[in-house]
Amino acid sequence: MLHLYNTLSRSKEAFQPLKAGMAGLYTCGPTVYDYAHIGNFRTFTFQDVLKRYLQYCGYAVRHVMNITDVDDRIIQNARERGVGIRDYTRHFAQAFFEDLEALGIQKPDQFCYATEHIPEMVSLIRRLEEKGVAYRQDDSVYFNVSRFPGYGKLAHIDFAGIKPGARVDTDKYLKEDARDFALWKAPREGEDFWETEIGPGRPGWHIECSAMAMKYLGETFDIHSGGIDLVFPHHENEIAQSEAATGVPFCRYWVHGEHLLVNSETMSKSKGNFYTLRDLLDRGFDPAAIRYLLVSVHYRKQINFSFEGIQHAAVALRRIHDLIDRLAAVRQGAAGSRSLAEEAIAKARRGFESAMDDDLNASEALAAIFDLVREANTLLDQDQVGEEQARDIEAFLRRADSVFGTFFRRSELILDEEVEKLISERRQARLDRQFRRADEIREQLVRRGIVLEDTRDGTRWKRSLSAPA
RNA sequence: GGCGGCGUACCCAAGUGGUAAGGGAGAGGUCUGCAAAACCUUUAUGCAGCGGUUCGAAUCCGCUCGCCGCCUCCA
Repeated sequence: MLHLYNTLSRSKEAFQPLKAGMAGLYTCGPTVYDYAHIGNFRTFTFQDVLKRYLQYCGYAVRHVMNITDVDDRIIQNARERGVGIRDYTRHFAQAFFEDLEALGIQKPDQFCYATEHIPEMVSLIRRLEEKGVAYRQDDSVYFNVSRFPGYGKLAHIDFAGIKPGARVDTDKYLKEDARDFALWKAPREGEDFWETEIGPGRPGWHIECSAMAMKYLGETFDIHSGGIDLVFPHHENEIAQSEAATGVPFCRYWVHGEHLLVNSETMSKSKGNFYTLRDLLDRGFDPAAIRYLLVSVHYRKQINFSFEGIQHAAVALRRIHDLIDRLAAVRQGAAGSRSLAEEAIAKARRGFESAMDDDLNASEALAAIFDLVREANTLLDQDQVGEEQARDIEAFLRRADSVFGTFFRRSELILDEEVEKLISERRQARLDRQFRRADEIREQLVRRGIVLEDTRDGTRWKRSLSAPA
């Protein structure tokens, strides 16, 4: 049974959905003010694995992801470039979708844009006003934190001990209490705004997630996920405004992913260690290897990102790819040992599932996969893998890969005519025992990124893992 | 300053009370025309350091050192 570490309780809990067999999942998506960076994708990739493992466990998952397409940075950047918010965000949203695709991240069932849910947010804010937990100041609306007793329960912050005014409040808006946060911001000079029943303005950051999560998943839903930095204040504020309005628990399991670091530092533009997925693909890195790297480390542990790390991931992945190729090469009708293969598969399945059940321990799950790789290779060496066994092993790997999404993602290498000619020329050279010529051709192909392997059943070729620049 | 996390071999990385997974790299071997791939053997009496609890500690407790995060609309 799946256990998840719940930030709310700071402990691993058995996952018990509200409705048997169903899982409602809300993940905080990007703010589309720029290209998302690889650290952002670490989080989105982990959420993808969470979702896929829920599906693996048989849950019908309803996954909702927001796209924040209005906030201060967007307004500012769009203004600087002299384009409308909509035109500005459309470009980055599109880029985000392309990056998701490249990393093999499944699309959510529902993308929701903040700007398309203004009425839902307005109605939620009105509910809060009616309950007397929101107040107006200079045409903006704020949430009154002092009226919500549980404030701090997610972040585990005890506000009783914090002196008011101790922190510098950089928000340009006026609030009664430093902890209070904007639900609705009054329009400022020259900014886009919405004309609504609560007056003109634009939504605060937190309100969109509350409004959209409740619209699509209900007032109480199963899992809410995001990067660890969102615990406070974003998610804490979501809880406050949602529960103050409804009186029922907002979300039952809060699952947060750790950050990705570069040279032990958090990624930032000013430090120059800021990589987008595009940067990495331009450098020639394989998106499947990038995904493998992101997935192979436990989600609650920081990853220290490096190019070398991607290379290591690519090599590890190749070991799995090589087995898949060997299995595919097993001759039709070949006989093997059913019991040995079944035993190896069953052991791997147990290892995989118990690791993933334990708060998505992907490293341990991969260890079970690699144990199977070794055992399957041994059986192949011993001619114990027949057609049926090869199919069974591959089927298990596919099943596991329905979670990892990387074993079977390979870019196809198409041989051109010249390369094919060289390979067949080398075959003849070897038959003629012209080994010098054969080695020459092999060298020539390596320079073109193709590696040859001579096996009992003929020569296999594959793409070489040359280090990208 | 408050709160939280991390530190495991040459590199990456599991393991949270029962005697150190897994992937690379290195060394030796089997197979091969030679390679590659694959397989076998091998590489941490040791888990940042020092104490403590325990029959037993990488795991629990205390202190120290180093790194990271949150406490500001940053995944």
